[in-house]
Amino acid sequence: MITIQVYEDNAALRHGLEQLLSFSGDFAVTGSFDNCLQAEAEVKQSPPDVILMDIDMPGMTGIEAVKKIRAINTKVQILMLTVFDDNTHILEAICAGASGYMLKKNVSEKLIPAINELLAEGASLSPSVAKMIIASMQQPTTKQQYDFTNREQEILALLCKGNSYKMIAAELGIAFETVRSYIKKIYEKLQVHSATEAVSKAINEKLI
Amino acid sequence: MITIQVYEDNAALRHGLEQLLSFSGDFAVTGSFDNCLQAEAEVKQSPPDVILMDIDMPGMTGIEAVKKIRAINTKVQILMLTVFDDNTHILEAICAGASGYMLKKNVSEKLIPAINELLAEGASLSPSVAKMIIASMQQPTTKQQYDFTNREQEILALLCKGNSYKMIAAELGIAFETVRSYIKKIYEKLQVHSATEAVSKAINEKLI
DNA sequence: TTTGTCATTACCCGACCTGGTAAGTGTTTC
DNA sequence: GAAACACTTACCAGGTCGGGTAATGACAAA
Repeated sequence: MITIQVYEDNAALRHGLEQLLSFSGDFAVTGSFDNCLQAEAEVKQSPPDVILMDIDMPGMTGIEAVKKIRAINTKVQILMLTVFDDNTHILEAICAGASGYMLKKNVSEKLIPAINELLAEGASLSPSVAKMIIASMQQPTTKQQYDFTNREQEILALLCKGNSYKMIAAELGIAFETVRSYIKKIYEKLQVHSATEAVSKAINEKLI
Repeated sequence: MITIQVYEDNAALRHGLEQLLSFSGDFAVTGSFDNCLQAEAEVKQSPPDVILMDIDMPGMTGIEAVKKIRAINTKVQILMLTVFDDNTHILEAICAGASGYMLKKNVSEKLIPAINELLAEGASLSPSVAKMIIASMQQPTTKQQYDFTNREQEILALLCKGNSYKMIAAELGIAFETVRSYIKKIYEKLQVHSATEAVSKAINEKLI
């Protein structure tokens, strides 16, 4: 018997979900809530196999709840329920620790198969979400944007690892002043004025 | 008519792919190569709609080729072909810019549907790959590891944006020396000795 | 009530970083 | 061959940072 917790503020839909799950015979709804404020405690007390979580709920969003739940439980499979095909929210939810998502309009036909897929494969994604995720992973090729020379690239990488000018000079076997010279050029190209700014920009824009 | 380039070092498989694509009637193989050393130039010269790319090839791996191709062409859909269900390589390929992958043993039945899915949806992923990708996005919750206070967290975040001590003090409306005091504690907790080290560690470990 | 933690401020000194300016070598390109 | 570029080194002046030390008030837990 697969245990399931439901978090959904719309009472009608929540009861619909409970009935749908009960009908199938394989699932037992062990908890059903109209908000996720206590979700962390509830999961801790009696961890279910699967959680159905609405994204848009008053008080705390489902995404925040997923983060809190994931912090204390890495096993439970979380399936997000959304009204709209809202790309950014879905991506956020997945980063937070959700394993799948489902549009509410598809619940009646696709919920049971999605849960089974979740349990069997560990994921449940539609092609459109897959595409979005792929796009988010494929860093746009901005490497050439600042047009660093090999040496500059190399020195920026070392700087980003937390090396001081001295250490970089020692590492590359060149003079301290040479390192400074490169770093000046790097700052100019990045349009920054300190090492922290440069490191921040370099890492966030995946220049290293 | 959909144009396709094939990169595959195994001659038998390469010819098989050509025939399979020709048979269907919808596809035209505009190029077929046993290595990807010239891939960049070939794509530049006559960009196809779809590229089939073997991952393991002599000289240059398919993954490197994907990076080079993506740098000059963001439109072409690239489908990777692999012998093994090799998780890490597939993930690398997707990060490099591939839009889908396929096991060679499944080519005969699934190649045509996969290409169509690629063109229609922009992605072609199996659940097992989807799971892997999701797992790679879900950063393990290490936020509590260093046990920062609210203020420390706040100051670290500002530091990571490239702010100087002065700027942080102004931003938070506290004294310069107070900022220094916090940063000393942050360095102690992170076990670092400079701003660049701290920023590097904070961003890479997703502490911000 | 005492101990602990958090948030706050301050000073000193030595080390480090930033910006400006200048100039030497070698390689590639026109 | 000249021009452009990458790589290399150097000095100065002023600003910033890092570590040590010390202190105050607030608030919570023991």
